[in-house]
Amino acid sequence: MGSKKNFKNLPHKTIERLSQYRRALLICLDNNKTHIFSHEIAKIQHITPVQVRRDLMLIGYSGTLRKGYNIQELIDLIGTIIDNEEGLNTTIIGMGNLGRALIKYLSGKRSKLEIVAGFDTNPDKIGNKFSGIQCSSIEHLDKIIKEKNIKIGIITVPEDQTIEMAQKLVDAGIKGILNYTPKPVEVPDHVYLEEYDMITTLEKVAFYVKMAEEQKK
Amino acid sequence: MGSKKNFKNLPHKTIERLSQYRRALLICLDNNKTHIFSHEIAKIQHITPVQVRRDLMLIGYSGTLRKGYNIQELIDLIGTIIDNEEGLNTTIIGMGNLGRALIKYLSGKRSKLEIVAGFDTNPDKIGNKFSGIQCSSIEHLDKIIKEKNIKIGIITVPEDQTIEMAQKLVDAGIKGILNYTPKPVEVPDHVYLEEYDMITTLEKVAFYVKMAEEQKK
DNA sequence: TTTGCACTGTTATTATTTTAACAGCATGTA
DNA sequence: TACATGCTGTTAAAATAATAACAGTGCAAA
Ligand SMILES: NC(=O)c1ccc[n+]([C@@H]2O[C@H](COP(=O)([O-])OP(=O)(O)OC[C@H]3O[C@@H](n4cnc5c(N)ncnc54)[C@H](O)[C@@H]3O)[C@@H](O)[C@H]2O)c1
Ligand SMILES: NC(=O)c1ccc[n+]([C@@H]2O[C@H](COP(=O)([O-])OP(=O)(O)OC[C@H]3O[C@@H](n4cnc5c(N)ncnc54)[C@H](O)[C@@H]3O)[C@@H](O)[C@H]2O)c1
Repeated sequence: MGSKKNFKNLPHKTIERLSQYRRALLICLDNNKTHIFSHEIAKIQHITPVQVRRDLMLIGYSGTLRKGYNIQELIDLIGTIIDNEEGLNTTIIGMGNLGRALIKYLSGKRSKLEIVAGFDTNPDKIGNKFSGIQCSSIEHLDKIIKEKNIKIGIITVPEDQTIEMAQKLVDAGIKGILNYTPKPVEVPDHVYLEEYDMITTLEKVAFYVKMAEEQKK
Repeated sequence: MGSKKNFKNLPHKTIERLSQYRRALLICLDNNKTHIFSHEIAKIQHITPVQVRRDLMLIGYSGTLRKGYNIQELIDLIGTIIDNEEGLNTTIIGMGNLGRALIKYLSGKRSKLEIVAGFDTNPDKIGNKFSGIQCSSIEHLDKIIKEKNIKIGIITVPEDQTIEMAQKLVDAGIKGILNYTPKPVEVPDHVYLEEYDMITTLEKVAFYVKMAEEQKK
């Protein structure tokens, strides 16, 4: 029962929102704001002020009455919760359109998550740099992952290569995988997996658009 | 109280899973399977067989005992629920790395969602085709959206252009927006909005990797 | 100094989503 | 025929998440 909360029990949804809050806060900080109200954060994220306050309560942060939350303090606190102290090195497998878009997007963000390597099989890409990240041959994956202490792998290879590459990552001792291909993978329990397929999101939008149209009739 | 269920009340999560089931089923169909068990679908999607059966119950589909679900029938039924009969035309705003990756990925999928136009401001891109999709000047956005009856817009422009482009889409009468930039937008109630930021997902992976590591200590 | 206001922080309630429990049934087997 | 097996479909319970309700508080205006 030390002073440190057991953040392990934070709701999954709260974890996601903390990440989002931080990004919104970083933007506000850039605009020379020092404090922010719960309803301001809420508006940016399309949620309710109560939900914001509740999330902040869960992480044990208190704002100042009539002044709101200290942006810098809150950013720092969220950092101590969701970031790894030493940072977590990350790699991208498959430097195609999507892989390069992600690298470009992620590099330069103020995040403890650093992309430290990229891999591909195409000889034209191997040896080149993309947004400052060296692209290596997939043959050296195991070696480089261990050398650079890489913990997270993002998969953006062609669909039919997915399973094989996921296995390679697992064998190299990776701890988390983010799979952007439409091919679902299986990983052992000790590896945390997230999969994202854009079609799901798009079809969801389509469904609710359809519903709204039918409603009008 | 007609025969048609009010699918409007389906849980959001079920909608997402239906889309995922269908994609898994389409793959199975390609492999010449005709039937599938709930536990097989479940394994592919990393969920429980009960959840699959419950979802299918909600949409009123029955399988055959000891034989499972008829894949083609189920695909068709899911289609009648989440697809718009006439299809929903879709456009991508910003034909950069990410926009092109999405176009390439989406074109050719068996989906009622067809990308029918792309827009950009860069003269080098305007007039060209990417994965078969014509890229037009953003100046013609309003005209083309109306002409082609486009209902859904995907935003992949640079962050600082996001708000403006979302507004343009709304003004042109779009019904759903999928925003892939990290800049949150606001839209009127009659427009359905989804936002996705990869950093959230990545930071979530990082958090649970961190938790797993701390657990071991 | 009193009152109203505009916030925060917490607990209570409700809604949503997942999981569990189990009844029912077609098929295979003895 | 009886009975075990391995599925489905449904209802009940539990877990998770969102919303509502409201007490508390410092400031500002009267
Ligand atoms: N989740 C989404 O929203 C989404 C969106 C678009 C694309 N995708 C998927 O992402 C993947 C990549 O899409 P893309 O448009 O970048 O494709 P792409 O063809 O442009 O890129 C694939 C890259 O992977 C490389 N590659 C091939 N085999 C490899 C291997 N075994 N190891 C390492 N690298 C290898 C190729 O040389 C190429 O550079 C595809 O599976 C696609 O379906 C997903
Ligand atoms: N959600 C995610 O996971 C994710 C991942 C990567 C990138 N992104 C974001 O997606 C966006 C695009 O990324 P990218 O790597 O493709 O960038 P990019 O620079 O390669 O592409 C942007 C494109 O938009 C065009 N453009 C600029 N202004 C425009 C306007 N007003 N109207 C129409 N087109 C315009 C540019 O000419 C360019 O072709 C960025 O905002 C980036 O931050 C999001």
